[in-house]
Amino acid sequence: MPRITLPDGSLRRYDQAPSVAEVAADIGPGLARAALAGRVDGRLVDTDFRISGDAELAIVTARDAEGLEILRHSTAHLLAQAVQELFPGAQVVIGPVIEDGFYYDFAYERGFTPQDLKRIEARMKELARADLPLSHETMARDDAVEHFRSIGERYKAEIIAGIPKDEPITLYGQGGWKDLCRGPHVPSTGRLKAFKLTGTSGAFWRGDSSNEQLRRIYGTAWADSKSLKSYLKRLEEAAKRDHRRIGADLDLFSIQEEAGGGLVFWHPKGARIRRVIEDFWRDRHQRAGYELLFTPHIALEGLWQRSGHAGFYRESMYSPVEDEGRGYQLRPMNCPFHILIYRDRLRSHRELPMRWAELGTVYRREMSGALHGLMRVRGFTQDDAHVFCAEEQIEDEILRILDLALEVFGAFGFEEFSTVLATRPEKAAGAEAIWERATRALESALKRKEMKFALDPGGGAFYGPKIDIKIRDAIGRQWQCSTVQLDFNLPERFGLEYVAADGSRRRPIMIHRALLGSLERFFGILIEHYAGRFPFWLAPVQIAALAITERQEAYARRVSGTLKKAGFRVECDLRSETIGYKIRHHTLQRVPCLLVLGDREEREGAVAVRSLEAGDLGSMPLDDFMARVTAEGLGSLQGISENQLPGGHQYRSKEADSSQRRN
RNA sequence: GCCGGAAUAGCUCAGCUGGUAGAGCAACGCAUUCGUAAUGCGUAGGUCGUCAGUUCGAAUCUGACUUCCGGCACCA
Repeated sequence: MPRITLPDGSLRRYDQAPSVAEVAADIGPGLARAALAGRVDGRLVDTDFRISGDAELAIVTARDAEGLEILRHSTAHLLAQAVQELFPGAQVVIGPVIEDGFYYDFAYERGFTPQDLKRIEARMKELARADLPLSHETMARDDAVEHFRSIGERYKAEIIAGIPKDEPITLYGQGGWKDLCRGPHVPSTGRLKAFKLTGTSGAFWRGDSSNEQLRRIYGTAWADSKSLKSYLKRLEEAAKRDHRRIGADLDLFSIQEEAGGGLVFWHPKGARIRRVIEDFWRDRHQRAGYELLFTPHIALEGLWQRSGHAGFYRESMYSPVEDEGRGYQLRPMNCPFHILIYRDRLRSHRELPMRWAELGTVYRREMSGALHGLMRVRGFTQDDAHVFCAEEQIEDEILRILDLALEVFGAFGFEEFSTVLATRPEKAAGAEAIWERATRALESALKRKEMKFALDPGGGAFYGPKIDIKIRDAIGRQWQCSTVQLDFNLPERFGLEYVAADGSRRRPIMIHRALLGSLERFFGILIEHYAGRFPFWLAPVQIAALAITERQEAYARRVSGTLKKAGFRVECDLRSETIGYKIRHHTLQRVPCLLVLGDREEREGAVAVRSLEAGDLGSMPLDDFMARVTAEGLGSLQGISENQLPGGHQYRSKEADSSQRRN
């Protein structure tokens, strides 16, 4: 007499063990149709599972996250079935659920083409329409291995052979086709209504590039076609933010085939943004107690041998350039240079901590297939810094770095982070005790900052533990930017010392840290985060002055001249075009603030303001406009609100000063 | 680097099975002088990614290379 408790607390009694499907049908026909699986006492089961004793039961539908996963998993099976029907000889490998979809790997003599994909998808639709019931059976492990081996599925056989002996092996199948699977699955293929194959790829067996290449097919599956459509829409929207697209449209940067892949050309408008970022960055670093350095881009090979890079980092380094019998190495990192400055003379404990920062351009060999817009390049500028400190200073220094990181990210509109603390790996430099103490210092700093973090045990570099910070952008994607790494190794290799209070020589700890990561990559992230609609303080063109007719040419020049003198980045549009055309043009260029200048404005010494975000804001005297965009934050102008930086510092007006000095 | 795809004007793309290039937008010129997301007309712009090959003839077919795109692997 099983008593079944449902999630709402209600109780149902049965004379004999009912299946999940039967209970669902008892509750209602709608639920029966929607039931994909059951959760019995916390365990996911198929709908034909019989509940023999008292239990808690939840009917799993596509509205549950796990229901959606089951749906996707079953769709992956459907894909495998279709592929094996259409391409005899294709072996199945694995077909897991991933974010928003699934993939299935096959071993096949050739890759699948987009045309193949169409055929496969069509076959999948047929199989779904046929509403084939899914069945499952349990097999002894050795029998299962034998079964798959006998039908030529060598990868499956190998996978099963790797499953612990005592675990039962289940096979799921439909329409005469079978696959190894833990389950559960949807009751019949008719439940699979909204799916689409999205792409193909090569993939390596067991994820190792020295292994055989497999053929992967990606797909997505949803509870209904509406969700599928909205997912595809979401992809489209994300594609519109693509920094490569926007970078070209707004004339921000390019990659030149003639120069080689992975090398970034910053066009004037991109360079303006970079300059604002850099100026801001320098300013905040100086305030935070950093000294700013410049160091060379190449150095003798011997330096890289001493630092160890010539060994463990060789793969990523360009070959040295020979001159007068000596080899010069293009730098892939900045740290050895900062170390040389440290070691240039004897240091006292009174000088510590020393915080040295540099916007250091480095070059790394990246495999051609890895290059991607600004996100993965071969030459890039790190916002690098090295802090040399005593062991007991670590915690405070980490805290200061975290403070600075959050401040800087906040200014760019990033408020959400995910943080990982990575600890000692198997093979590590430095005594265990110091690792222990240093890791505790990192942890304590994170706690004092009240930053949530995940632990990655053994994930640290061999030379020290680290904290990685990922930022979350406007559409929820995460980007790895900051890394804060302790280093017990380089101070050792270079024999760094300082004179302690008691006169003894001691070894400093080194902290490597980058906040934005690389300027190129961060710029790419910024473009996508803002979809090219940069806040006022970053916009390459902040204000466009648009003359309605040629009569206002002199006035438009005067207005833009005044604004330029005040430090704004202004463009003056005197073309013989309609005002509608100019507005459209500068709107598409994402200029945050447009000034429409006609006879009326000229007569009154006024400007008609139109903001990118809020549209027409009406006319106001130029002086008022200037006061409102310069003084108490541009936020007093409705719709232009992102120009004031956190912390009450008005960065733009500082920039105005420096631009006046430049004049 | 690996798998698959792509490369035609600054951009987006057309160009059927081989007969030596076309549109829209952008640019430039002229006309127009206009009030909040596209005024009209005209001009110019291409060794069809590069190099070989097949062919009487190649943007079109073949191969190699380069670059880019989607992934894998790498990176963090």
